Amino acid sequence: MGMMKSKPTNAELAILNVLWKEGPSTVKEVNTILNASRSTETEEVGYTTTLKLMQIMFAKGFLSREKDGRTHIYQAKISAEATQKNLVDRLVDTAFSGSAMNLVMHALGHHQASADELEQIRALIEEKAKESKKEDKS
Amino acid sequence: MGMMKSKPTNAELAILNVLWKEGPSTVKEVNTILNASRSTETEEVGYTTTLKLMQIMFAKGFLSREKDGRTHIYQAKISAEATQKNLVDRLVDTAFSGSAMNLVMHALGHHQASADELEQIRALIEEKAKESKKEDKS
DNA sequence: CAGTTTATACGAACTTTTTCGTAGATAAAT
DNA sequence: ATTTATCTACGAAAAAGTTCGTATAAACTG
Repeated sequence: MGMMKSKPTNAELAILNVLWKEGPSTVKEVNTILNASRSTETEEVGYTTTLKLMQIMFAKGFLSREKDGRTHIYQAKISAEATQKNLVDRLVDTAFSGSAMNLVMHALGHHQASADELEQIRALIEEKAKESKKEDKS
Repeated sequence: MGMMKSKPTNAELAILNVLWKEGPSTVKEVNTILNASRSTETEEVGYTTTLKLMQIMFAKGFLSREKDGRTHIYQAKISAEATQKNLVDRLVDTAFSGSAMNLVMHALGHHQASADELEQIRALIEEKAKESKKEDKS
């Protein structure tokens, strides 16, 4: 359980997202998906750009890799969970005066939520409320 | 009601936070507060750095200013609300696979919440749930 | 086996963001 | 009226992030 050394940049995050979703992948695969999920307007990202980025990320310890023939298969080494927590922390700090609940309410207020999602959140709150009661007695 | 021209950088965000919290302030005041809320380890930010940043932000339309003698009094011209929405959108896009509720649950799960805050969120969900029901009929 | 394709590695250009130094102007203090 | 302090403006260096071109090697293709 170590503190995260540094935070991924935006371009790095885009790559992490692909790897989190698709699992271990080659540079080519990542690059293809990256370009697929781009509005028609946006310029494509070159293959060597993605390659370079992934090499940097490997050097930083964000990715691991394994040789398969002459190509490398990359894998996210930092979890979505931990990274998300980090980013939320940062956002809360920089834009929500340190209050995560502030952010929660903001996000709830401004975004669509399905009945299903609302139910999940309701359940989570129930749970938190119980915890909170327990804490009171200590 | 306009689309936001561009997003504030991190350093700009730090300044906006001060102005949102403190209201109209001089460069000196902002710089002082900025440096006060820094861990002992971190290097101080120079006065002219803050000045330059605020001049840039003025040029970008993020801040307005008013002369008072020979000093300027700056004020945030973009609202915390709009900026937060923007940042949340971005975070949701880049790190939460486009699902705001995903972020909400994450933040709820990983951060402290007071009974009071939980109640507020519960109320908000109630409201959303009602809306959602109405939508169903359309 | 020569030619083409597909990888990697890596330097370097470019862009964006952040930082600061210096010059000049106005106000305050001695 | 000098000197000192305080403020702005602005250029430009430094740092961080992103992009790509070129060199090289390995594996296919005919």
